[in-house]
Amino acid sequence: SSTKIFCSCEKKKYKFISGFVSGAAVSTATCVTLMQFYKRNSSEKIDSRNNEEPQYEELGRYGFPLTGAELRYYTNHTLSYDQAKRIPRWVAEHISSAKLLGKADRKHCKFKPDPSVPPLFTAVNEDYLHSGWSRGHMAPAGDNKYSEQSMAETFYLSNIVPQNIENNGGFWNRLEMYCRDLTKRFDDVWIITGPLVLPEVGADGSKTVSYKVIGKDDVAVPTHLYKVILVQRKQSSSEPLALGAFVAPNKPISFDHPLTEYQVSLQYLEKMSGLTFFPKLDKTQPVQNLCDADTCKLMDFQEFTLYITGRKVSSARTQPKLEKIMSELKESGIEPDDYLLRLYEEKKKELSSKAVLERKS
DNA sequence: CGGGACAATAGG
DNA sequence: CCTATTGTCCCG
Repeated sequence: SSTKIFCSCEKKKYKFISGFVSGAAVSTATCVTLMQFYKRNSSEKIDSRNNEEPQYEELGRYGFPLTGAELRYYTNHTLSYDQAKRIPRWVAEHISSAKLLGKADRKHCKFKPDPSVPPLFTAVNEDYLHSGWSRGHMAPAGDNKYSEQSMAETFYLSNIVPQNIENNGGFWNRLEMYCRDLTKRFDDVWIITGPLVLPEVGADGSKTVSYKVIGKDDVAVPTHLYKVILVQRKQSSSEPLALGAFVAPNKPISFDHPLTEYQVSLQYLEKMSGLTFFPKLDKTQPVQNLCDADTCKLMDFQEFTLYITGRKVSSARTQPKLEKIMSELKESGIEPDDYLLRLYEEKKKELSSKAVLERKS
């Protein structure tokens, strides 16, 4: 019922972690406007009658159409499903530093139809196989290292959308890593992720919404993906919350595109998605732009390559494979840092002792 | 013989 | 970390 607009455009000085450099000169003068509309749809039922009128019970005698869009709760994420598109509308999660440490391994997980989604409306693995599109997590597996159970649930296809594989393992992957990195500086991080189909303008200026569908179930391929990130420094802190909304195209995005290039106002995203994010957030309190309160800087090519190489070193099965991984790193002109060298030495020791055992048998 | 389950391999 | 593809074994 309020149309007041709250901004937090004041430029405050914040200490930046050393190593993060000035390249992230954010020029976004965007204010995070949380509400600029007449009324919120806070309830599933809305009675638009202005005065008392008799009930027309026969109208609803056989029930009204169901959407299947109700909340679906899982161990560490919650989502609303789109039965027509066979993909989620949005997926919400909360992460903290504690949830990111653990031994849960995606090697023990399998993509599968969500057993709670009616077969008529679910996607299946065959829809994605050989489709040219990868199965992209909305709530990432990597956010669930603390729990085999919660990680397994993120592999339900209710949490998956057809995603360009290069985007999935590249830009979007780095965005997810940035979200996890936020838990080092903020106690609580809430993330809403989902697909979007945005209109495109034709040569004559007219606009069209269209999207591909894949598989026998016609699973919708989103043109874009969005992420809304809300962070809180400490439970008991007077510091304002910080929020960032991002929309990126579902296609390869190279390293020379900074995250800030894809930042949008929350209002724009709400308009295009039809969703109202964080409806219980106190509108009388100011909210900072995440990219002012934090870096909004993704890993660059070198940082990313070193990280990926580290993961490959840790999972190497044989000595020749281990050497191949390291030589290919050198080939790309990147020098291993101390951390990677430590992983390499560790793995080398492990594999040589393993080789001795195999020689004995 | 073909599909399912699982391990191993490959690539950014 | 994010995935896909290929090979192998088993079974109805």
